[in-house]
Amino acid sequence: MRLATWNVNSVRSRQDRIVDWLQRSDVDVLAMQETKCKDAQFPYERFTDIGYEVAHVGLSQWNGVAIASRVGLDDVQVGFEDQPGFSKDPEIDPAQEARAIGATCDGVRVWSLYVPNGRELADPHYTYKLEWLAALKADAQAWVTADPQAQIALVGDWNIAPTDDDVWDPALFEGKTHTSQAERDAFTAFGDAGFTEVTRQFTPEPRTYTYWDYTQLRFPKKQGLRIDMALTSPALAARVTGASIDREERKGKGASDHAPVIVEIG
DNA sequence: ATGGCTATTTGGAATAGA
Repeated sequence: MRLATWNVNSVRSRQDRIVDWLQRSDVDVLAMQETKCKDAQFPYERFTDIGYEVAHVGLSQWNGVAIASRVGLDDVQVGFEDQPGFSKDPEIDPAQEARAIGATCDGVRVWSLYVPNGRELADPHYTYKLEWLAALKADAQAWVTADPQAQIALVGDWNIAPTDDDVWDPALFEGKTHTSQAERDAFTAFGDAGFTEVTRQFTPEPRTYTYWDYTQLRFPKKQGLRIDMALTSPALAARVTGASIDREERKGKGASDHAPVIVEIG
């Protein structure tokens, strides 16, 4: 199975590129993040026309996650059990956002995840980000404890650069989100739950990135971040035979600011 | 070997992204 994750930054404005990429990349399951639309606005037919089933959750113009699969799409779950909600208005009860969707594709439990950005270290969104990660880690640990043979893939935009080698200029990110120790600790904690990040071993060069800001010529200057990754349960980690980042897809007019990340599962 | 932000929203400044 070829499993990919891609923050598409609007599925509607990017639909031609996404469908073209799917058709030539031989990907069986694509987890998308930042679809930026409600369910009713999702271009389902573009995917079903080329043989993919789609599960999507989108509640507004923000966030939105989906899974497209041509190898089955069963037991769709919107959000994980203890997924926290967020509201910037303290008068309004926090509501769960469209940041996680799970489905079983050919025996693999795939989760398409869009981890909260955090905005600023002093922003409530940052606290929310850490709570969100801790809750996901706890739930994922419970899934593996309940079934040690479970084949689980947690893929998506983690909005964390796990090491300084994953940031084009670490000094520039001092005091910013994505590189703080608390975020890195929250990411590392998935290792304690038995999960392994499986793309780095196949793309080990320092300064290998998956995201480049649209501004300041960041892409041609090779100034990016590695924030899109795939974590797998022990049983699935043993099946991973390769991974790659499709940098080509960041090029040209109308590209997402993230590149697709592909995982080969034998 | 690419390109100086981009996408969304009851419609055009504001918000979010990272």
